[in-house]
Amino acid sequence: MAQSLHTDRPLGPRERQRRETRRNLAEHAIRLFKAQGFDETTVEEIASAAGVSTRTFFLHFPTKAAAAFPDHGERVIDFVDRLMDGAPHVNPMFHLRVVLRARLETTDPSRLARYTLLSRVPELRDEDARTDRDYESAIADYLMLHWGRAPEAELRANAVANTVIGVARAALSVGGEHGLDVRGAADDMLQRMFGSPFDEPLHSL
Amino acid sequence: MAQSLHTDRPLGPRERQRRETRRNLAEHAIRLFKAQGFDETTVEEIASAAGVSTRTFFLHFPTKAAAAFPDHGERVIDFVDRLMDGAPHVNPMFHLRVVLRARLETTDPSRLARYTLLSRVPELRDEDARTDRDYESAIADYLMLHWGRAPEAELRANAVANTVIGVARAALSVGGEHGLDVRGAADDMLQRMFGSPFDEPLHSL
DNA sequence: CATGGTTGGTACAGTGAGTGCAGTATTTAC
DNA sequence: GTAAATACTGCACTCACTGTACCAACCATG
Repeated sequence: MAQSLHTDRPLGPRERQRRETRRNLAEHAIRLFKAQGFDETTVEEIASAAGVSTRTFFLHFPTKAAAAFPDHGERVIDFVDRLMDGAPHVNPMFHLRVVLRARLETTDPSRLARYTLLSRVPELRDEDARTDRDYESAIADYLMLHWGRAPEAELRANAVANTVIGVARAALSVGGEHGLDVRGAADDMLQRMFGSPFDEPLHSL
Repeated sequence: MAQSLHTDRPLGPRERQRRETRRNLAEHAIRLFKAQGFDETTVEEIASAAGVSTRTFFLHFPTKAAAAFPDHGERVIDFVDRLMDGAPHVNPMFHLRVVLRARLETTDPSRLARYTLLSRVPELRDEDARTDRDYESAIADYLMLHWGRAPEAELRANAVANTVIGVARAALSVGGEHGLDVRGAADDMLQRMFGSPFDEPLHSL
């Protein structure tokens, strides 16, 4: 259901090699960031560890920091797909909560561990904040599909989007650090905030 | 009341000159960013327009982008002062809303115009997001003064802090763009979200 | 008012991220 | 089988930012 917008191509040996190079670069980048720190790692180190040239690194990632979140692009696409999958027939706030809950459920422990680690490195926090903005604008766009694009609706959509991502970020960083139930914590917070005026309670969950 | 923590020193000619240089750098930086764009402006341009060396620029600002928000530091300090001014005798969510409301009220039109302009430039959006994080952690710290530092409290404090700043950001960017009532919009959103479970309604406002 | 430490600014050399461009080799398409 | 597309390379370049040594004006103390 989520892949509806994307046809899976045959994937020849060229594309496979390209993805392998990219995966390799990200893997060595994250390993080196963890081992010796972000600032102490040069792009040249990463590239030569992955067996490619420095120039090639920038064919795969726009910045050094982007290599720490190699699957961000596809994750956003997946998120948007899931969001749009329910439009425009359901209560948007309800659907948003369902999709967010599903996303937080599929956040596996290794990803969560990497998240809490990376959120301590200032440069990577910046990169992470940048990725969050992609989610925010996706959510705002989705809500405006239902609410329209009048200034008041746009403001409300953006405020809700920022709120949802803000709560998710808090749940991931604090909850992940202390081993709390990330999904439950985020959902509980959102239910308190949006429970009455924005949608009906989530009895089905 | 807000200056309680900071003694105003005599301010000799040396300090005055230093502030003048800093003000001058920021002024030319913002002017050049507006006129020709952020990426198209080099630090050397800014420095020589202000009549100082490139190295001096970095004695006043840590990055090129920071020159676009020259008073961020003192504004955060002022915000924290006002927050702590009410601790720990009042309902923290109530006090937070009062302080935030006061801050949004003192956001004059020229600042608002600059904000909406700068939020369109990706590099400056990043810098702005970085400054927002200072507010977020200030708010979270304040709330934890009242709620304690247990993981659940920490999570809730961070979630609320991210939410408050997220709503303020939406109100400033969308509201500022369309000439809406920024303060009223933000306050209305926050009242909807935090009205019942977090504090009592703000009858006094 | 002398003098010595402090400090705002400068000059210079260097590191490293990121880009443009020209070229090579392999792969894919017709 | 040939030609266009493309993953990658090498090189030269710009520019943000830093470390260091230095100068000159200030300020505090006697």
